[in-house]
Amino acid sequence: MPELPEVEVVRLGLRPAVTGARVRGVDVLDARSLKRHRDAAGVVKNAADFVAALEGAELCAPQRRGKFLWIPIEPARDEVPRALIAHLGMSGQLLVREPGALDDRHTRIRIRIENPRGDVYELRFADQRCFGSLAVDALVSVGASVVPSQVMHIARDPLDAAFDAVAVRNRIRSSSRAIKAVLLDQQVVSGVGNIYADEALWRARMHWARPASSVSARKVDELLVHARAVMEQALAEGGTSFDALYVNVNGESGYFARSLQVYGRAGEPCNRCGTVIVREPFVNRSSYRCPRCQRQR
DNA sequence: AATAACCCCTGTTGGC
DNA sequence: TGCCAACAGGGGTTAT
Repeated sequence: MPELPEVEVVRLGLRPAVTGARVRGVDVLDARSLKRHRDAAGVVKNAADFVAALEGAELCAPQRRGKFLWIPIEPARDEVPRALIAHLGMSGQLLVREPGALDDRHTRIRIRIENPRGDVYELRFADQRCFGSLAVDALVSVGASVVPSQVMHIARDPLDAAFDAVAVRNRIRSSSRAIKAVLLDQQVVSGVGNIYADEALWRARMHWARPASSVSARKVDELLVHARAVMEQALAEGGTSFDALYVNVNGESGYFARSLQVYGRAGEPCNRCGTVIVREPFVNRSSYRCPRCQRQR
C-alpha cells in the first residue's frame, strides 16, 4: 500500500477541497469498499447507513495516524462525534475530481462535496484489490488525542509530534521477533510498510532478520531516526509510485521511487559498496538488502 | 501473552 | 500465442 508518506500526500491534497465542505451526495458502487463500516459489535453495516451518515454532513480538516486517514464530521448538537475514515489498503486511491470528469478505473465510491466557496468536487475512492475501505466511525478520546475507534490500537507514527522514541525503542527491544517484523507492527510504531522498512534497515546497516531483542538501544534509536528521515524525504518527493496504483488526489505519481536504495533493486549494485542487492522471502512478501552492508550478526 | 499462519481481492508480469 | 504461477506497497482474524 501506500505507506505513511503516500497517505500524507493524500491528506495534504484533500485538505483544501474538503475542509469546511458539505456532502451533497454519495454513490456506493461497490459495497466491498465499506468493509470497515461496522457497528460497535464489529458487524458490517449496509451502504444505506453509510450514505445516511454522510448526506448533508459538514467535513473538517483531514487527519492521519500511520496509514489511517480520517475526516472528522462537524457534530450536530447532542450527537456522537464521528468521522469519515479511509484506509487505502494495497491499492486504494482518493481522488478529487471535477464533477463529470472522466471516470477513474476501479471507482467504488463517489462523494460529491461543495466547499464554502461554492466549488463542487467529486471525491472518488478507487481501489483495484478492494483491501482498502471507507467507513463512518465514532471518534473517541484516548489520552490527549481524539481518534476513530478503529484507530485506537494504532501506535503513533514517527512524524507525530507526540511520538515517544524512547518508549518505542524499549518496546521494540522487548520482542524476540525479527527487527523488521516489529518495525512493521502498527501497534508498536505506525506508518512504516515494506518499502520504508527495507530502506530504513539499509540506512541503519541492519539485517532484517535480527532478533529485535539482540539490537542495542543505540542501534534501535538509529533505526527509528532513519525510518523517520526516509519517510520525510519520500513525503517531500511526493511519495513512492511503482506503477499507477499509488497516486495523489490528482492522479499523479510521486518521485521517490528513483531514490530507493534497496527496495525493488535486486540484482543492482548497492550505492554504498557496489555489492549486488538481494531479494529474500519474508512473510509472503520480499525483503531487499545489501549482503555486505547488512549482515546478520 | 506473543507470535506465526492464513485470509481477504484483482491485475500484471515473467517463465515455460 | 497462451497458460499459469508468482507477485504486488495493507490489516485483521484465527490458530498455536
